[in-house]
Amino acid sequence: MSDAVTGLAADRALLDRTSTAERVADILRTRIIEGYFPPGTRLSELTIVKELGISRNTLREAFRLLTHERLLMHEMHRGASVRKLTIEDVVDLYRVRKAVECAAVRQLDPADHAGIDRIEQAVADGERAAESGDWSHVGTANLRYHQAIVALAESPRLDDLMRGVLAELRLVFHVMADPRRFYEPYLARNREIITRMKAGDVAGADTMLAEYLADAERQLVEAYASKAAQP
Amino acid sequence: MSDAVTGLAADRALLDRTSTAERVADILRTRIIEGYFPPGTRLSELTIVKELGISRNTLREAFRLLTHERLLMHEMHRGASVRKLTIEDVVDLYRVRKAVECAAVRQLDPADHAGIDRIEQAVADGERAAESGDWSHVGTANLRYHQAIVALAESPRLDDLMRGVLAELRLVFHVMADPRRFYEPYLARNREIITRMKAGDVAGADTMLAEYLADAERQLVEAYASKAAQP
DNA sequence: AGATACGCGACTGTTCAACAATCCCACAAG
DNA sequence: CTTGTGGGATTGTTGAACAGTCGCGTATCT
Repeated sequence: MSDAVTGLAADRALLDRTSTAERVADILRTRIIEGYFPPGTRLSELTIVKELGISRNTLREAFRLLTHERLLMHEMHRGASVRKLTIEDVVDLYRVRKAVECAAVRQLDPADHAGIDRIEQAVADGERAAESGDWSHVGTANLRYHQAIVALAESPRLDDLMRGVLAELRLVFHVMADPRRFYEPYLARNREIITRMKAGDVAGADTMLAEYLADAERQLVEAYASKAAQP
Repeated sequence: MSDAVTGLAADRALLDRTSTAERVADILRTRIIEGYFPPGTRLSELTIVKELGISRNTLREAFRLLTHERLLMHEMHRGASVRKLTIEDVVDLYRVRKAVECAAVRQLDPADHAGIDRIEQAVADGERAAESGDWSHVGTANLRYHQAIVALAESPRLDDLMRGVLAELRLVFHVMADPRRFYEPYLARNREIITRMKAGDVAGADTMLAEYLADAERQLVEAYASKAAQP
């Protein structure tokens, strides 16, 4: 009986159970992303080791995972701390987004209904969340929307890259004091972009997405600059 | 006296000594890239630990670094082995290259003489190496050429991504038995692309580069398929 | 004979404790 | 105000230990 017959190969990821370090990284990642550990916080090895009941080596492994995701910063003999993104980082992140997301849209195959459906589902989810006033949910739906756009390229490496980029951006989004004002205008634009894609207007979707990203970048940079002015 | 005055901040990287794990990773990376450890080779912890005189924990950290770079594959209770790239991997790598390199070219600022110079230098270096028949040198010059193209975007994250992509591709290039036949045709094309860029013909450079990448991909996939036919 | 079950050796996953190296901070001296 | 000089805390690295798992050869059964 081969994998092709049983179709079990896909469930393999559930089988190789994750290592302790990965689970620790999951815990820390959530804390960081949700703002429990604000940027700049130094993560003491001894403290966390005692609280989680794991060994230092395991924790250090988790640190390495998160450092590679650029959520932590690691300095020799100074330990790990939550990354503090600069304005240059924000600009760079949007450069990556423009390159990757637009490339994915530009090579869209109009026959890829599965891919387009995933995007539309994320858009609809965001709209529902907005109606019920759950702006945090709108935020995660928006991330899923952009992840789905990149998924159009069907490239595992670009998917990975995008996952990391969006995780980093979540560090940034905390500076937006009013999530509603930030996210609301993008709901209609998301809807319009997906409409163009379904109509086969790839070039139109491309330009709209590029403008969308430029606007979001400008807004974030402004919020960042005003925050830096009065720390 | 501030950093802005002394300009020493750039040399900081020389100061923070790299950790032992990173140096070990450097050693192994070179061996892997140069083909000393062919794809599929299992790297025994005990053997390497004894030969390099380091501890298992440190080596395992180095393994982790290389696994993140996708040069090693790690399986539970089976250890680390040199990645064996599949045809799907090659296709994916070229998808990434197309997205990133073309994006960098498309947003080229014709006034960025420093960036264009770096590219032209790599092209000239490759041409010189070709004249003296050093085809291995032609290969590394070619990699520097593409790295320089991505550098046009001035994005640290895209630079990083590209570095990893090119390292992976070196695993693949070993299947090309005749490096001359592989690299020679690209010399003229590299020269032509940089000429267009200098002339401000961004769109032309973009299309040429896209065709270049498509051709290289096709050639590699063919070589890969014929190798798989007679292992 | 062929398939299955068992057991052994080798290797990896994880943790712990110890020591060396480095950083941070307070304090003293010029 | 700047420049040494401690000591305490934290990190980097190592070696050893033990449990879990895999690969493979041997034995057993039908």
